[in-house]
Amino acid sequence: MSKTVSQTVSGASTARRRLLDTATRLFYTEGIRAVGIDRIIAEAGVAKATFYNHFPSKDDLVLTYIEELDQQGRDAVSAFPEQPPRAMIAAIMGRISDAVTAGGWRGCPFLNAAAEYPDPNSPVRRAIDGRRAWYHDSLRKHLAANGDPVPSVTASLLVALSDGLLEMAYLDEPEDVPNLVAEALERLLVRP
Amino acid sequence: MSKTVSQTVSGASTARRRLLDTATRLFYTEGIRAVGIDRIIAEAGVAKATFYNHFPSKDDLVLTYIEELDQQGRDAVSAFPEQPPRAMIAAIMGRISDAVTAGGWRGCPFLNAAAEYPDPNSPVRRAIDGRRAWYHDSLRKHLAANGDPVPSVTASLLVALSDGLLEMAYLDEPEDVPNLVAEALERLLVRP
DNA sequence: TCCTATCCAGACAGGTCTGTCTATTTGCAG
DNA sequence: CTGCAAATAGACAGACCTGTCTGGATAGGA
Repeated sequence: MSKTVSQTVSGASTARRRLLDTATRLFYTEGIRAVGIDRIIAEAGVAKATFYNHFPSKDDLVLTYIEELDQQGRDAVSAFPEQPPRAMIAAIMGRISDAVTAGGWRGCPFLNAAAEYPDPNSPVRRAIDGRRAWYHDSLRKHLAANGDPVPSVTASLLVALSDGLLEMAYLDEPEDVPNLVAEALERLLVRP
Repeated sequence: MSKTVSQTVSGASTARRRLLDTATRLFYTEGIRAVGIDRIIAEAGVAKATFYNHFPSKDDLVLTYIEELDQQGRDAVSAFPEQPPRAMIAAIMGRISDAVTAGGWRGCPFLNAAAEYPDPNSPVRRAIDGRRAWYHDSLRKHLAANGDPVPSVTASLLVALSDGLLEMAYLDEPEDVPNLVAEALERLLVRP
């Protein structure tokens, strides 16, 4: 018991961090199945044995990749200052515009991963399920506070629009997306 | 010149047809990279040499798979009887409800393929581009005829909603989708 | 009947994938 | 200084991948 807290406070094993950063970049930009372990350890500058010391398998690395992205999104939303419900919804949806105009956008990483993981019971798919439930629930609560008569339905429409706009930014014209986000809120939210 | 039209009228080479049907089923349900040629020819009951006689490479088969799905969608829409613009839009979007309630839905095959093809200049991605341009354009024309003041913007919203609802049917609750399609039209289309 | 195109079965080459293992080196805690 | 934990490089096994090739079977048109 009482595992020795011998980790350096800053960084918690840089090898693991570099592996995760490299995997995140490569999985996102090229696809999960398309990127092999050899490539990841080479670009991270880490030995193979070290990799398998930190992650039992590639699937475990993929799951960590998805879970970390999910957590970052939730943290970003948690960090929003309290505002009236409509402003909260606009802030949440505004993250879409920020993400797709930052450059290097290659679609929603969760939808991309789901396309490569057909088994709905796989850990990756379960993590994606959790992410989507959280997103829908966040919107639904703010919509209810905003006086929406059918907050769950409107939340579903906003979830679908979010996914669709993220894909549109990847496949069509990313520069149109911020305006479409604003337009969607204008049309789907109840008048204040 | 004058290539001998010796093909039997019915079926145009059943081996090719079986290969394409098997590939369509496997690519869609399991993913493109996840399915190898050996598996396709085994389940199609076709020899390997025969496969490479009909398709120069696997990527060629993938492209044919995408192009055929695209063509089928366009044909289905072309077959719609002429109706007032709003009914045309409802019919086009109604295909979403039909698709996702038929069973075995695993997401939009074009979005799934795009997730596995990061290169925007690849033939597969170009085919997907064409598909999306056609879909947006179809909606835009009917919206204009319906008196929408900004038909292109509304068309983009409907495209995004279509993509998002197709993913929602895969990842969340498919049974909610038909109602959401109707709700979206109710809220986004101009009053008649 | 014969010819030609198409089919089948399957071996093979050359590459890549994941995961294991050996053997050595580095660096910090006690 | 000693010892242990964690790092390194890289070989290796076993599976799978795409694409080529050989050799033989089948069938329809001239």
